[in-house]
Amino acid sequence: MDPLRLENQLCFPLYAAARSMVKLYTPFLNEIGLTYTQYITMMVMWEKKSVGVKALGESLYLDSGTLTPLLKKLEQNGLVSRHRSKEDERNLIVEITEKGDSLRQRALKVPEQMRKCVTLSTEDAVALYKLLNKMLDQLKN
Amino acid sequence: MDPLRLENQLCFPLYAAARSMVKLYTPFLNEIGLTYTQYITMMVMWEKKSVGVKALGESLYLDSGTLTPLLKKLEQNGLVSRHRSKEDERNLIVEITEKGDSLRQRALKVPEQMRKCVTLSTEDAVALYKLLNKMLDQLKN
DNA sequence: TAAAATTGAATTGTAGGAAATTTATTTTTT
DNA sequence: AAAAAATAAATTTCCTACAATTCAATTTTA
Repeated sequence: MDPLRLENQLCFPLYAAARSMVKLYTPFLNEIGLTYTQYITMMVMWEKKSVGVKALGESLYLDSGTLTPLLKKLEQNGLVSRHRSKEDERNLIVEITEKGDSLRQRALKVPEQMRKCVTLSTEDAVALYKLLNKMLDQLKN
Repeated sequence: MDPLRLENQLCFPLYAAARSMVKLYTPFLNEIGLTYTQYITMMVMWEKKSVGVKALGESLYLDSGTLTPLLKKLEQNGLVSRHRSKEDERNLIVEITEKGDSLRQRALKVPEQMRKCVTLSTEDAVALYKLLNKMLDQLKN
């Protein structure tokens, strides 16, 4: 059992599957003009409507180095607006726009199209979901 | 069951866990002067000793756009050498160097240190490994 | 209250990754 | 054999990610 063989790693299929998954999303997301990271950001926006960059980062496990340019791009595209909090000027508040909200309808097709591609059984999908979250819990510090 | 809620996605914990895993590797890999992608590349090199860029890309699910600069960096650091195949000048052959080979001993500490951080049970780890590979099989086209 | 510490976002620098195009080489077709 | 097609790596462009630093605003402390 060679500990440095690619086949003996848990990390490698995790890394490779994550990239393949994003790649599979890409053509569907292109149709609504989003990248994968923008898509999961919009998921939070569709739910919360208004959120600070810090809280957004905690939801997505991303920091301002990734989010700042991404949110500027979403703002350019008219999907969100950005402004400083009145109470504490350090906090930048991201708010969804009318246009961002209306994109949700078209985005509903994305998980639908993805389901057709990933044909894991429900049991497998649930098991995988639980194991990934268990692992994430251990790793996330 | 909102299909656009972050919590209802299988993709998100996959994406987040993969990034957290790489982040956890980083300090251990820093000690031997490798990034995560360089590390999995060296795993193939330690095993194969000599391999074409195309075959390397198929092993790692990476293309020349990612591998070319990465291999140049490994070459700069003296871990591999690169030269065109005599039989077919289109193929670039990557060969491990003495220095690259000797790095393997120090690299053995990495999976050892990682095991201490990821405390999934053996059953969970095996189940996760199998499910990820099953998913990867479906996605990899 | 003035100075020091903390906080939050932005910035900088480095390294992926992916898609699309380019360049060089080889193979296949006429 | 010359032209066309195919192949492999490199390059280009764009978008993440992360670490480390900077900058501004707010709290805490002396």
